[in-house]
Amino acid sequence: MVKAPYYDKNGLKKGAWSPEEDNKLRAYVERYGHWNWRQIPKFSGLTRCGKSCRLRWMNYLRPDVKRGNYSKEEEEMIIKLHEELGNKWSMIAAKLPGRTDNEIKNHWHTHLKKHAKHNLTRSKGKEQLSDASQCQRKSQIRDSEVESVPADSTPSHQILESAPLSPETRSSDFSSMNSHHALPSGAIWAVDHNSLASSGTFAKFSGDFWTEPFLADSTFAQHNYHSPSLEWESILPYVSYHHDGIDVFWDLGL
DNA sequence: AAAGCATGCAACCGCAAACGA
DNA sequence: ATCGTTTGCGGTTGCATGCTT
Repeated sequence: MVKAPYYDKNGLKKGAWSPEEDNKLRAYVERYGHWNWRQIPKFSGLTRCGKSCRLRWMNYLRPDVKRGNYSKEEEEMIIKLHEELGNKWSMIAAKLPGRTDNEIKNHWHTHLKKHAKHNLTRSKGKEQLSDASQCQRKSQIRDSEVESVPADSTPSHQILESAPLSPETRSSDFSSMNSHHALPSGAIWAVDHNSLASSGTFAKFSGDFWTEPFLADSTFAQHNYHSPSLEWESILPYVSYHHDGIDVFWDLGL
């Protein structure tokens, strides 16, 4: 199903992601946000390129990603939007909460394109039993099998993955936090402790995680997470100050 | 039962837009 | 205005799985 893992000439890992890599990336982004995808592999202990990390997070690890079968409504929406927008998958995805552009694109090519094509030939006149329609019937049989599953029958693991972060507090919103607070020039990012505290997002972390080494997180230790001995201070060469419930960080360029 | 084929989907690649210095 | 860096997008690929012959 997925590409076998391998290392390219630069020593960067490619191909399928392991659960350990997922954990590392999820742990890092959930705690610190994706302030710079290029740097994230370095700080999170991954031997992946930033682009690969971003893709993995966006399409798979993000807590608000809805996985599983598409509802009739969603499929109709995709077909309708594709008629209007063409292959603007990101725009289509924006209208379908929880669905990623990649997923929609895949779904279009594997299911809906045939349906759309089929509808087109039907509208032209007599239905002909083409290879395409036979193909479609096969997929319809399959689809009807999966559609018998309730639309909201989210796999339990998804619920667990989604639980730690509410949509309002998901890590991608760290960037929006920045824009909500006027930062002094030179400040590269800021975190609102008040929001974090009220969200309960990080309640599971013991103590004050801003003073704890990221990778020594007990949450992941209990999953046999192997912790490289990196300290918070050593992985982020920034100076910070705390003001009005907000931590502001400066890059010291160390 | 086994070989070949078709399908679905995660991940990669290249390009362009956005942004900051 | 220009250049370098980062991010986002869309097309494509590769492979595991299921199906057919």
